[in-house]
Amino acid sequence: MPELPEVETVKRGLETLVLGKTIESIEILWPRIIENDTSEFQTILHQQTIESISRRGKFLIFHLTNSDLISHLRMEGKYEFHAKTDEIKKHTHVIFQFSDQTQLRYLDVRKFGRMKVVEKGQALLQKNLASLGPEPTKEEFDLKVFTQQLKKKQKAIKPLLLDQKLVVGLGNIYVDEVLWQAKIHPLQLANTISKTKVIALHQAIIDTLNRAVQAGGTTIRSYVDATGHTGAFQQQLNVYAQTNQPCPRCGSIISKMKVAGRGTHYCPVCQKEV
DNA sequence: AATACTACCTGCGTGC
DNA sequence: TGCACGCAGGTAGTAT
Repeated sequence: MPELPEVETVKRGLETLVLGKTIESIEILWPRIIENDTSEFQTILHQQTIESISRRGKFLIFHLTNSDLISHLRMEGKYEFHAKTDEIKKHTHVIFQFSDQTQLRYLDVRKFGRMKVVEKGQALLQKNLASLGPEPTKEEFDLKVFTQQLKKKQKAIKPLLLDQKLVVGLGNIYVDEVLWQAKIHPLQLANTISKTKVIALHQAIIDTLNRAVQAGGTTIRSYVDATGHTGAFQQQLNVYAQTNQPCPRCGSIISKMKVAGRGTHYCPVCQKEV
């Protein structure tokens, strides 16, 4: 479920709940979630304290006493904070027992999420994190570099923005939103987008993700943050999940098509393929 | 090298 | 009521 704004919101919630907590033990109910050997994962993390939490793209990183714990929620992962005595809900796969009788639990209906413990300070060097593009901020996300990279790509813009190499953080909701904002058709080849629209797209990416973080993310079906709160950005969506609704800009009916295997919402009038 | 397809999972809504 | 099928905030591994 989560894209950058949701992961950032989860991170902020976790900071209010688990900073300073020491891991006493770990229960692993679905081992495939853990990329390490499970007993190694349990042994390494035993007695480590959560010192800080960061985010890179859609990855969460728990910085512990002697290790980094990388966590990706993929489609449906979520964290819940519980008392030890609380009932274990369905789809609970990993339970971190802290020294103070509280627990951090990882739940994931589709079991796509992954966790991996690595040496302290090494999280960003793992190959999946090392290959990520810049964060979508005006400081990190450079328009000139972005423009140059788009020029080299004979590929539809939507799947290009989804692959986290040119910029991180966009998923299926926000990619549809930023393409609508910049008036670009999802199938437009990257190397054919006009200079004006590249500038608009760059700005839309920074702006949309920022506003979505402010709103605490988007809840369409199941997303809640670590404190159990839904997001509010669904109220600001212009095209995603707006099939057959009027385009907020021109009043035309929003269409839905399939692009690179993903449901894709767009305005057939504002977003012409050129 | 770059692009496209598939696997990984469960649950829900739709149509027969 | 039951069952098949398509669909769902993502990525990584494999094939072309």
